[in-house]
Amino acid sequence: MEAASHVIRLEPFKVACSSCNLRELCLPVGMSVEQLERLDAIVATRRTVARGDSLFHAGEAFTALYAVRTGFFKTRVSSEDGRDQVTGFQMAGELIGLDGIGTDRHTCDAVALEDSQVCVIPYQLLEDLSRELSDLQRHFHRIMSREIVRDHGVMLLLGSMRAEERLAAFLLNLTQRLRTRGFSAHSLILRMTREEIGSYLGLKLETVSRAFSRFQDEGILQVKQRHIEVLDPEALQKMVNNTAC
Amino acid sequence: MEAASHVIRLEPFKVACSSCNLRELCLPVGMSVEQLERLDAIVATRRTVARGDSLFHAGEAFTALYAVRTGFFKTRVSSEDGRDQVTGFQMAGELIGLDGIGTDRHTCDAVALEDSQVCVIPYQLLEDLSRELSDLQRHFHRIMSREIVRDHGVMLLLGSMRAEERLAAFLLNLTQRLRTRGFSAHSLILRMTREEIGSYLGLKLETVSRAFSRFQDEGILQVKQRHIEVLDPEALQKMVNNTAC
DNA sequence: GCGGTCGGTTGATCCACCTCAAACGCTGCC
DNA sequence: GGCAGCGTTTGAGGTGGATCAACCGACCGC
Repeated sequence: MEAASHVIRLEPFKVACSSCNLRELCLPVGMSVEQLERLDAIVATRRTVARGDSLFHAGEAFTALYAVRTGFFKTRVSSEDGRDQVTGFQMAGELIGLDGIGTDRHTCDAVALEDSQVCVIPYQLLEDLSRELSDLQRHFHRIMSREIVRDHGVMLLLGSMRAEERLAAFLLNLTQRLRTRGFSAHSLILRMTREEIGSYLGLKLETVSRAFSRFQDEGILQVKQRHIEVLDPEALQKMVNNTAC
Repeated sequence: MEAASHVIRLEPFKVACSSCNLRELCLPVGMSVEQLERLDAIVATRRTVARGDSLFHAGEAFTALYAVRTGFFKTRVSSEDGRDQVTGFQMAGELIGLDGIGTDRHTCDAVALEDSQVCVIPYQLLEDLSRELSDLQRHFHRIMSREIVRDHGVMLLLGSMRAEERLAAFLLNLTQRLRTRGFSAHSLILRMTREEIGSYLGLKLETVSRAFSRFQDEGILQVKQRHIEVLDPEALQKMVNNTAC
């Protein structure tokens, strides 16, 4: 913010929420400088996850939450008989691993969709600290609650929308989150395959592909493989709100 | 427990988690006697909700969580255009209202499906107390996490199961929860309509009805309106696991 | 006891999405 | 540069569940 143009920062790799540019999106939201320093003390390590690798698997012991620093993840649950369902896509500033708190074991897989880096937040230390810092406690509860609300939104989508409405809602959600992070709201690169989108939306990959093609035919999108230009975001919004036709 | 047969309890309406027979299912799980007394102090009131009435509506200010003491609820989210989706059914010992923490407003409606009573847990007091009692803090986090995991399970169901599999999973979940509460695992009375089941499962009421009829024809269930006898629970389990046929 | 209302069942038809299949176009490796 | 493999697109045909409609049965108030 107040940095003059050519200042050289000497502590570029220090793990510190207090100096992280994601702090307004991530766990530290609303915390004071002193509180941030306390948080810095427990978020001591980072972990790099290569594209295609897992951050954790279902069944593994739960010890920490992870905040995405760079990159992109999907989370996925599986049933005994091999059905699986993508339950979410996580980008910078979002927390992964909340599912593990309930049973001390992870219940889903978290897979990096591109080379990524996460901050490791040892859960026991977070609980301890949030007993001392009510702002942290409050914000952590908000994050969990919002995850529940988000899941309810997905249930609404899966339970009552048709294919194109689902894809429209998905694209609007993605662009909205990218905008929050300072990216363009109309130009995006999908990090996931059509099959992964389909799994998330309860559709087959062919249906997703057809919906993309149709949006392109209608002039709503420009689709070039994973490069998407949103030409008419209001048309997408109308589909979701059912105010079209 | 230690009550002789004809002991008359003089404090029958005292609101006290410490003497509630749901305490092993509800918020107090795993708390000591002293801790329970602290909890009693904040859970001071009960509220009665008549069948068909709402405990809260989406948009209302969030001030408290509610623990179901007796009765049965559904929660429901709605989109702007009137679509709605039942997001869950709650029975004795289960917590309602976690959705409100994220934004200080409820995001769903909670409707009593029969005359019900809930314990009111003022949220600010719960946060305060859980900073002092780490067992309470931990258990509260577990409850939220399990809600997330449950939602992921519903997403799997909505995203990848066919109609009869969904109904089978739903019935197994219900009987499982009833069994935990000491009820029969094979005889149950549905508190919700076919339409509400359908909304939860992403199906139309006719499809739900047909699935019930089919289960009856196959000898898996005995269906008499809302009275259900589960004759072959393993058949239901097989459907969910896809190990049938 | 009777009529009205609401919830549930069942049948006939339709259509959105799935399935199967073929071809295309990136990307990366030899 | 060419080939292999994966992801994507597109087409043709099938189907599970939605839709529309009729009827039934339980419950409730009069």
